[in-house]
Amino acid sequence: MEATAPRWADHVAVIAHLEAQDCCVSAQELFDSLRGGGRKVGIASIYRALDQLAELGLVHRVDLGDSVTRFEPALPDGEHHHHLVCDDCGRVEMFDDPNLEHTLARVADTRGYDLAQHDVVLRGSCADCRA
Amino acid sequence: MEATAPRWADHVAVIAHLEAQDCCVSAQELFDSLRGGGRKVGIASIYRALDQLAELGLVHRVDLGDSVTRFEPALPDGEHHHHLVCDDCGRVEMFDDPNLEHTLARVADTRGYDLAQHDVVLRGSCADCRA
DNA sequence: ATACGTGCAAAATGTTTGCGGCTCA
DNA sequence: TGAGCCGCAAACATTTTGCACGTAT
Repeated sequence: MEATAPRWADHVAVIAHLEAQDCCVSAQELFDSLRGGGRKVGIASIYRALDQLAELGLVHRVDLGDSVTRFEPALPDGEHHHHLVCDDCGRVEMFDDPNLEHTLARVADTRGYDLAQHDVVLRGSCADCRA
Repeated sequence: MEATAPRWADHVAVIAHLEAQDCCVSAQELFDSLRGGGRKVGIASIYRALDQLAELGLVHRVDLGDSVTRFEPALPDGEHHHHLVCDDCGRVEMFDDPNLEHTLARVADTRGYDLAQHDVVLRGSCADCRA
């Protein structure tokens, strides 16, 4: 086995880290985590790996509107969720609503669009911050 | 009357241009348009004006996921729409669905969120490009 | 030896900030 | 004269690209 660096080391490390996360992560966070883990990786490799993984459909790009692109692993069964962002504390929650999916699919269908992806981001104050 | 430059010249010009547009516009496009119109405006003023207008709730930030923030005038009656983006030709269409609004409101409510804003972006191939 | 993943550093892009100048009150 | 808008240019943050190096085939 490869005692040193195998060819796709970074890609594997990126995926592994991504899947260990419960939610979306930015390239910078990924970089810091991998570096912290003793791995000598460059930020460019993170972006390159993410780019390829996204193209392969293994990860999804998530844009929460704060000018930082985040990524999350794609679930094999095509299942996915959307995000609720608290403007006050910055917390990000996930949600999933079949009704929403259906509604969006209907809209796309009505317009004759072949839907490849859809992003939904809800922003406001979370239950805790409203207190 | 102000034969020369009044104090809020840029803000007014920005709003005027924004409202003349049928859909969202980027800061750069706004800049080009105003420059093309003979106005000697700086890109910074565009951003400053947009920032203030957004804070006042007169314009909405729209993020279509291409790392360019776009803006569109806020309709006084609180009405708003979302966007369909064609990955092939880049066309942006608008849509509006009461059912969608209702669904999103319900999701936020269930989670105890006080919703301030929500963004929905659908991406895929438009009817023309599917041909 | 060749192919290609990789790290580093520089470039590119979009946005923000600092500053001096000018307009208006 | 004082306050604040404005354009210019520099600063910034994030992401992309160029290039030399090293490992595996």
